[in-house]
Amino acid sequence: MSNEANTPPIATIASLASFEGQTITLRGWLYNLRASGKLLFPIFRDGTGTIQGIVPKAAVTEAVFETLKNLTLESSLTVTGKVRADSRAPSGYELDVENIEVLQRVPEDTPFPITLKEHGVDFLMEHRHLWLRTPRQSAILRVRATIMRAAAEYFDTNGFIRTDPPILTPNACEGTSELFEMDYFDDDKAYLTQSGQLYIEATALALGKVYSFGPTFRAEKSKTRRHLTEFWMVEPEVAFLELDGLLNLAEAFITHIVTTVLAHHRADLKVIGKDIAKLEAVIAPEAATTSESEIEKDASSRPEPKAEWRDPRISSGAPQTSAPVNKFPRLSYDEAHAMLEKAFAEGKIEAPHKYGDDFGSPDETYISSQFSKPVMIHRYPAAIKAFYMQPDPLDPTKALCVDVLAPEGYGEIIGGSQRVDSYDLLKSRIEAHGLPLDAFQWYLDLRKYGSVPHAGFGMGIERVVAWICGLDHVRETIPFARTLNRIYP
RNA sequence: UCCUGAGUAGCUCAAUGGCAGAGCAUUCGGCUGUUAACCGAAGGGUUGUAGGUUCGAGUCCUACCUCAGGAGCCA
Repeated sequence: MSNEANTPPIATIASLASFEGQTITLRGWLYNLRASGKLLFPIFRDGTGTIQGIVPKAAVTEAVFETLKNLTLESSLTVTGKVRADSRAPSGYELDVENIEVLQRVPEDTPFPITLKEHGVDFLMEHRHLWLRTPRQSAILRVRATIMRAAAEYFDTNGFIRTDPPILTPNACEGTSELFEMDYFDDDKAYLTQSGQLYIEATALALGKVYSFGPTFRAEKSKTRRHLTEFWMVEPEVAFLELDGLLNLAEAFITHIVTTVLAHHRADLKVIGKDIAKLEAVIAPEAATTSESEIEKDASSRPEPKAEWRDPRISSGAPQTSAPVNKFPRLSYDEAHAMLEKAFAEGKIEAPHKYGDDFGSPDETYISSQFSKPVMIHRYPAAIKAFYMQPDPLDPTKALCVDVLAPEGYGEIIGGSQRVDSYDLLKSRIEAHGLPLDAFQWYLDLRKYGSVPHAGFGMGIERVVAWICGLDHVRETIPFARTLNRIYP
């Protein structure tokens, strides 16, 4: 190590443009190495990007040349060199290497397992701790971080208070899904939360507008590209909010996230291979398809929500950004069913949709494929929805709920509803679903002490990352995915 | 839980029931502008496991194991 006063400054690869013509030191790893006789082309990475170095044998000491020539991939090192603009380089810059110091050399008999060639899913997941170092995986995690930051930022700047619910819970929140069970001291069982919704209904009635953001667990044996057993969910809950306001909130929220990603990650999205035009279409202010006009007509025929229950900041569109109002298509369950009937008659989907049933995966894929923006489907039959959803006063067989389907067949990214606010109705619903009343007494209390209309939704982060990045599986959207058949590494 | 498919070198994959192969990775040699560099050479195998059919099984049959895709359920 040099302790001279003229030690070159330490730079990151992402910031090299501001060091053009200067000698700097990078700290990182050897990503790849090409050699052409007495000329070496090492590629370095440091977590912020990659840069190709160039090492003519005559330009460095014999020791530096030989060390680098025989260096193994992913060995850690510091490298000193001069930054030079070069039109042949993908990033526009190259590094004229002057010196190199190896921190740890990867032994050649145990080479870095992830090569630049193709690998199978099983092998990559088994080496997830090393797979993360590849440019594509790093780019995905950067986009994920921005999506999570934008989500929190939207709520933080719009008057929401973050109130995180417990992860250990005494019982099933909804009484349906399979839960991970564990011993809780002597006699009790505890379960990993599958949703914080019931708890943030309590904090919403305390604080007005709240959200939670944390991990969620489902022990269901789902084995598809859309499922993890451990995933992250962000959930807003708002007092005095009705269904239509909830749709506006979801619309502005998603618009803010996509806008933020597009503002910061065009280079990463390019590395990942996402068609950026499809994201730009999501936030485009103009109507995207002809189908939307039919939907608008239907939406306008519905009565306006009571003015005093509308939150002006939410109803005004996207308050955090100055972007024009963005409209996502809105379909009632009945309209979506009609769309599927037509599609089946025209041979566009294989199985007919039975009225009254929930939409299956192929149904959702077809519906979302008809639009370039997320589709909001509202007012499902109450019978197939959770006990806590408020019935539609215009048709009590329907629930005031919404599912938001991501474009391009990525499926449901948001599920939400207006909550039952009547004590008696909620109590009878709990009983009708065969749920233990005593476990829900605290939840019933919320309808006993100053009940108000309130609504909220949950958004699965990993599905949003998969959609925004254009990935074919959610296992790449989280550093260490937990799936049915894998809990290593 | 159900349906379908796949397990062969470290990795990705070939091999009509008849000698176990290639590319990449590793090692050695060559090359002064390479972009998953290229060229030459070497090492590297209990074909997922257990049984069965056959003169002969990576290949056919049975069971099991592992993984993947889908359904259901969900975000």
